Amino acid sequence: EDDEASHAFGGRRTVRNEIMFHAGGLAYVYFIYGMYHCFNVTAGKRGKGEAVLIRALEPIIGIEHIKENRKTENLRNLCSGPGKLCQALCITRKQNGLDLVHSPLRVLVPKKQVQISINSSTRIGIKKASHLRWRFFDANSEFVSRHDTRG
DNA sequence: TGCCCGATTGTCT
DNA sequence: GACAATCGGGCAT
Repeated sequence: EDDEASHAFGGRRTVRNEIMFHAGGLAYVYFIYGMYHCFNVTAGKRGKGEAVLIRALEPIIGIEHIKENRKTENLRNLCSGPGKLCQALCITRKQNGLDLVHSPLRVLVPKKQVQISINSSTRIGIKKASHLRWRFFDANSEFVSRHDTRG
């Protein structure tokens, strides 16, 4: 609610962003540019509008299905963007509000601990609050989304 | 009811 | 690096 670039900025509650005000751990999916979807994970406590956009994924399993959905064979181009990963996993507004712990669409914690170095940069595709370095990514991954020219 | 623009992407120059 | 594609939400009228 404190982020000017957020749909929930100022605590503005609407039909679309309703899920952002629910408890953390839910899917918030919205339609953008008339042809893509963006997948977010709600993160705040109930009553506070908060969510994090998932910008990229490293495809591990189901790669053949994903290639079919994305109409490309290039591994690096399968899930390296918010619109791309939704296309890859068939995420649409139908999945809006799903519980990411119990539903078929879920976020899993790896059994084995992995050591990664997390970097941050300015965010991509937004005009408001563009100085905030709130884009976080694995510095060594080759599957991150498009880089910001400003670094 | 109308209008502007959006955490994009693929394609063309 | 620029731009079209494409449509619904949010706010102004």
